[in-house]
Amino acid sequence: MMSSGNFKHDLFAQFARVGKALSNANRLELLEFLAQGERSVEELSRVAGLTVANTSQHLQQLRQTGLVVTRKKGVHVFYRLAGDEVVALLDALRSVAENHLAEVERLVSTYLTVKDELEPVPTKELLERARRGLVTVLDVRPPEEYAAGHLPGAVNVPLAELEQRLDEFRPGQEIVAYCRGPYCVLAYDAVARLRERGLKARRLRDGYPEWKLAGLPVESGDESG
Amino acid sequence: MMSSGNFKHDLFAQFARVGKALSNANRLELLEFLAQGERSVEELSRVAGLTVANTSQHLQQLRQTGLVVTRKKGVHVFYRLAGDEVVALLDALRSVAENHLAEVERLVSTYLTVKDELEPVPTKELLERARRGLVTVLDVRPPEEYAAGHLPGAVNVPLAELEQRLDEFRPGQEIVAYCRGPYCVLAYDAVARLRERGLKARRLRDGYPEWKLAGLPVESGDESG
DNA sequence: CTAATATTCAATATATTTATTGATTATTAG
DNA sequence: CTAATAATCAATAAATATATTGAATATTAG
Repeated sequence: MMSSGNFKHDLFAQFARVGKALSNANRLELLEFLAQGERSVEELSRVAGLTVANTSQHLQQLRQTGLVVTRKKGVHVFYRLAGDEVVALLDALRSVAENHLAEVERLVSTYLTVKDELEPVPTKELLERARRGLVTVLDVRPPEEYAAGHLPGAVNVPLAELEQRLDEFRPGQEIVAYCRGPYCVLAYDAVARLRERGLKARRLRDGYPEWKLAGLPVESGDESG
Repeated sequence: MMSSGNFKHDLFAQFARVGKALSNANRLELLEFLAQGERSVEELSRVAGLTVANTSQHLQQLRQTGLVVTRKKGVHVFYRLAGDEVVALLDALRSVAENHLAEVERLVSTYLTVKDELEPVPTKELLERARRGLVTVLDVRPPEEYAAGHLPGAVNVPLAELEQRLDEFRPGQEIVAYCRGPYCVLAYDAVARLRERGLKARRLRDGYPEWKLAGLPVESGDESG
């Protein structure tokens, strides 16, 4: 008889290492940025608002748990997610939190007051309507994230530039905005502002990582046509 | 402009609470037992090998994070998983660990030496073959777990009784064994023993919780026909 | 009511996690 | 080579997590 008690406990201890990697808000935030594409330590520290040393330590923890991998180019070290399963894991985590933590609901209804009016667009519907030119797909993330990968035909207008570039949208055309994930504030904000200007705008329910995880087509590069 | 920095961080802090719940091997073990069906604190403490007080504290942590819910009946408090998303989350955690942690592979190849010979059965194939009586489905979990729910037509022979009850299996008939999850040792062990006796045995790739999560039919009660 | 049992609570010592600070290493530009 | 920059390392203090122990609470049986 093999000693299954040790095996079982050792195995669960390994799974717990992954759980531990997910147990810190800053690390989860880093993972969300990494889900948009690979990033250097310095970039990550800047967007996450952490010191470089602290960011580096968190990233190394993530690497030791297998959630991220690195690539060294010149003086930079680029981190990226180790695989699609990591995006799936983050989505599963979010799903449990939004279904069972009352605090999440409270936060959403406090900060995202426009939510209920928005009727987010189901992912599948969008592709066909975008192809037929019936809808403008709007990516409100920073240019680096857009360049690393975006929805086919999406136009990149970062939130900060939205007000100045309103003339790029045709008045009758419906706009569907998306960003980093289901709770990314940028898309909520963009939709609210566009509606204030009388434009027909909705929010994509998922973000770029979920779109890609679903196996739907993506583009990359500086600007699309 | 709403202060999205706070919202974002507060939201990720909530997600991190769920991650924290998954950061301890004992809690993960409790969750696996709970995935089989509801259990009292005392039962859980016994199977997990923890003191009752310690078990109670872990369970309360899980409850505060929304992963489990309770039902009070008489002097007992029964815990159960809060929903299917929790099983999905545990599977996503396992998937990341097995794909990216070398230590998991090492553990599996050290303890489950028979693994490579077993060629686990894909979940979908089984249902049809079991219906047509071409295969005996064997549940090697303890009777309480079997009673709380099992695969349609499955026969319950706990591992400890397997040797004495070998005559219940028809020599030509193929046997497919399953237990609590993909790494549950009971099924590996059962298959190895049955094969030693010249029986044609394989292992179901997933366990009962995954079967149920997939929306496949289940039965419950003491014994099946 | 009292006794027995299941569960939770509270206090504690130990170990681990976190962010900060400043030093160190590695790579490229000149 | 030296200077500049990116990333990591190492040491630290404060906060948090864990298992243990024994007490407290709640429910049922008699």
